[in-house]
Amino acid sequence: MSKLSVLPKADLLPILSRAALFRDFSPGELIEVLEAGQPRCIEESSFFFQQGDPASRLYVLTDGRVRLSQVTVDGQQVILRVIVPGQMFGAIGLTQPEALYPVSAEASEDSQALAWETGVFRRLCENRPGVSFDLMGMMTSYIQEMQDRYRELATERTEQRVARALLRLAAQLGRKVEEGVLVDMALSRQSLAEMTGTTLYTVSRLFSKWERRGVIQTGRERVVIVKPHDLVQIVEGLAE
Amino acid sequence: MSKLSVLPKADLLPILSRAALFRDFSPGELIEVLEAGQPRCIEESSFFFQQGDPASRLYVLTDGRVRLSQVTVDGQQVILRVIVPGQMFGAIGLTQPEALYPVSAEASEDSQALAWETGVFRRLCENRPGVSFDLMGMMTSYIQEMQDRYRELATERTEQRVARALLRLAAQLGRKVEEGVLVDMALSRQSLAEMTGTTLYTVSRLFSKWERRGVIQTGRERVVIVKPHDLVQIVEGLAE
DNA sequence: ATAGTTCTTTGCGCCAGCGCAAAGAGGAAA
DNA sequence: TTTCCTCTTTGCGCTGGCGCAAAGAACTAT
Repeated sequence: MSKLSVLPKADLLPILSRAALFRDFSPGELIEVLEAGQPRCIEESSFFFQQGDPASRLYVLTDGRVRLSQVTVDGQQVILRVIVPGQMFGAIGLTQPEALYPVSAEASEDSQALAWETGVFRRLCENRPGVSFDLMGMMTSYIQEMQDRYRELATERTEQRVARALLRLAAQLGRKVEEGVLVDMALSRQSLAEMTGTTLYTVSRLFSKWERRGVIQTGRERVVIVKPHDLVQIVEGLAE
Repeated sequence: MSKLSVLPKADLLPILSRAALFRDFSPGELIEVLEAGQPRCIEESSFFFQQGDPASRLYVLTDGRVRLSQVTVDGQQVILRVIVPGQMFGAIGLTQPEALYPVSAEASEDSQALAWETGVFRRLCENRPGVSFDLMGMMTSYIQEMQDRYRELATERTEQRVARALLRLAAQLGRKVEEGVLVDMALSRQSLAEMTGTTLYTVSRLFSKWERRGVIQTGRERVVIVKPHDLVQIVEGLAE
């Protein structure tokens, strides 16, 4: 199952150049950045870092899928974000060198990333005033997303939130297949529950209902959205 | 009731210098920043800006209290944040000049702020590389707070969340009084419900219970925390 | 194959919290 | 003082969603 073949650096370049963070880097500068980073390979269900580790590195995912999650004192998990190749994560140490990671970064399949020591990365950026601006822009967007999701969690019914989560995942990692749009990652009922503040039982019951109506098709850790428009209706509270 | 006396600029200086954002500005630079800003006075329950307005300015509150909130399509409010003097708000336009404010900024009492055109402010910062770093640091902290609150909303019971909200408010705007720590703002059951994703009825019932036990004392839009430690126990789920 | 593990489904009972309704209480304005 | 408005309290009934339990399904390893 493991595809532990390490990607050669040559293959990383196009991935980095697609990353929003590096969008106005020249090819030469990109290579410089690339050389300064350390490739990391992590197997499924292992961690790039865990909540409470010193935040000494920041990462850009180059292959796989990563879940950023927190655990509560009594052991419940909450998934805050899913990372796909090209996205940055673990950047907190950039501004707060003494900080600990407030989340864990778990590979939900075998994954690879480039890692930079925060100090090294900070120096790489210092010559490029645009980068901190881009970083601020990314943070701003994420703040907005978190605010939206906070509002949804505070005001919407479980069914709407789960439908919304599916649409968000489809937008981020949807892949067109025969029957509709596949959410292209291993996605258990449990995971989706941890993304939406509900339980695996409720997600399972919703899936059963939606599948009966032909809105989605599901399998073990697999969801295909057949009628996205129907999910939108559910989100808007038009379908009961 | 209105204290519409405008603060003279001389009084603004010490407030600005307390603002985290300007902490390493020299007095001369601070005056320059101050002169570039426009003072704004807003009466209770009016708005500095509303959700959907073009994000053309950013603000630092100099007097009063401001609630940052979103409204849902069906009219429910969610309060995301309370702003006290010295804090910045509405900074989204700084990185995304075309953006619209994603929240409304409502004065919960007569309030005053300094406002800068985003373009002007950006130019003020360009000479000072430290500022964008400080801004990033503030954003990072806020992201962490939102993540924590998201987790709490997703996993904790209503009673715990309301207790937590009180402790947060006390930390931000607590004032020592005879009986304990007063949450120093007009705080209705409704507002607290909008901060914690519950209803005014449930908050009222919790207040009644806690008051019976002597944990808090309440009045109309007024809360005094008598036994903070008991609230901490409730947060930790030790007291039912 | 076979056994073991993990994920999923669904019946059932339960209860935390919602929300209406109606009465009460506190301030502000005239 | 009286009126008006807003905020607060509490009884009551209801229900969305939780969570156990147990069976079934899908995948993995030997």
